[in-house]
Amino acid sequence: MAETAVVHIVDDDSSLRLALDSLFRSVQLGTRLYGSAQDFLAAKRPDLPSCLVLDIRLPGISGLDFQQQLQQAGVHIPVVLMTGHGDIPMSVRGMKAGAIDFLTKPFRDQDMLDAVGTAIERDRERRSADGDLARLRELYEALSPREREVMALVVAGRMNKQVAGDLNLAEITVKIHRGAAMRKMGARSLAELVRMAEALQLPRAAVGR
Amino acid sequence: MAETAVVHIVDDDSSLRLALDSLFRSVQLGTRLYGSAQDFLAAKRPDLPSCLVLDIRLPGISGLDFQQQLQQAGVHIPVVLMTGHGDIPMSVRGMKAGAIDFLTKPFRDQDMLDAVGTAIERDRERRSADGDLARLRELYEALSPREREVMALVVAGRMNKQVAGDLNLAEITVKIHRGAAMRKMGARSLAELVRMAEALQLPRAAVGR
DNA sequence: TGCCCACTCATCCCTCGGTATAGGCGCGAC
DNA sequence: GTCGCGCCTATACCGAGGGATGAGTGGGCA
Repeated sequence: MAETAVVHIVDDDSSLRLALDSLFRSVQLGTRLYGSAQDFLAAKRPDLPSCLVLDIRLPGISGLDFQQQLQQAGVHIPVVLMTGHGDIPMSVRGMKAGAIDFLTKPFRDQDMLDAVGTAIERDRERRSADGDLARLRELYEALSPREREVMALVVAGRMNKQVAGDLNLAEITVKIHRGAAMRKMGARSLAELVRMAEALQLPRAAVGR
Repeated sequence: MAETAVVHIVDDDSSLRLALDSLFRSVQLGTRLYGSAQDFLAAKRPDLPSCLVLDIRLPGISGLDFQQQLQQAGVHIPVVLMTGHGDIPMSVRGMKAGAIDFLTKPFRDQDMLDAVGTAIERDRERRSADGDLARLRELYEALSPREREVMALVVAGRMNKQVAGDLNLAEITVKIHRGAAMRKMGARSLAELVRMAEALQLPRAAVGR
């Protein structure tokens, strides 16, 4: 059976890596093992729902710092933290930074599986949402500047003639652009276009009110 | 100056309560002091942005359990946890349950002020958003059942005549209900109505597609 | 230079949205 | 019973949406 989800394990203790490897494989999860943060960054990661199981104490860099670096670098992967010698401030920092869980060694297998299960599920949802949004953004990019302007005003609730006034155009021209925007965005109704604009978080065109 | 925000302090140690009281007052924050979770629940809480500073160890009930009870009871107040004798699993549980921070005694005044500042700010935003939503819900409640049905289909992108077919009505009737819904909701355009429906999280009327 | 494309505008025509006016039915409150 | 209200429908009218066809301008690029 092909992998459907992958757990990335970053720990400098090879015996723990292998123990986790067999634990995850026993529940049909794919695995990748790394001895350091650098190895993880250098590796090519499969395009699948995945998560990162990260030891706090790593060669070279703290797992907590690494976690924050990933966020800033735009690598959105759910993180499960673990440590042998942690303290409360560490765990709080990790959780504030969005970790799914923070496990202290030794932990029960089931706790780790629960955390990883939650993490994978969250990544699955994020990937799905990101995919939808990316497709939408692609359509939006294909709009001409004028079409974008018209779309912004239309989804703000302006009538064609008002848009024409706002942009100093003839009403017919607005209709053309409006129709083009609808077609290019694949919106079959104004309602759909409004929802797309919401999803794209287009800056609300502040007209009138 | 009148209070603009309130910190609720729940701790069975009266000397710590007083210390926190003066700390918060020194930065113009209102305070309320309680020796137990029950006292907090029994008290009348002002209608202002606020947060809860909660000791983990309380008479009768754990602060963590209390935090979860509040959530389930629908009391949405940001919580800052603190403890003298905590461990990592406790802190993780608290953070998972949505605590703003988890401080270990003794903590630095500034850390507490930072946490409370974040908590108050979050509550301020939540209250504002809740208020808007409540006003919207009120308008929606005022709609007749038919108007709600029509609104659902309209914001799903259906044309009047399609809605008429869906509901077995004459098109003119749909127009009436549609107009009434717009008027009652205070929407000045279809776009606005769609956004209101989104904000209300109306179940997407699944027609056609 | 020639072509593509974004942008612009016009005229025609049809559909759709929205309001006003007016009427009928059923049900619960007073 | 009468009143109010939600609900349904009809006729008529007008303004807004939107497509088709046609056509002109200017900028970028091979």
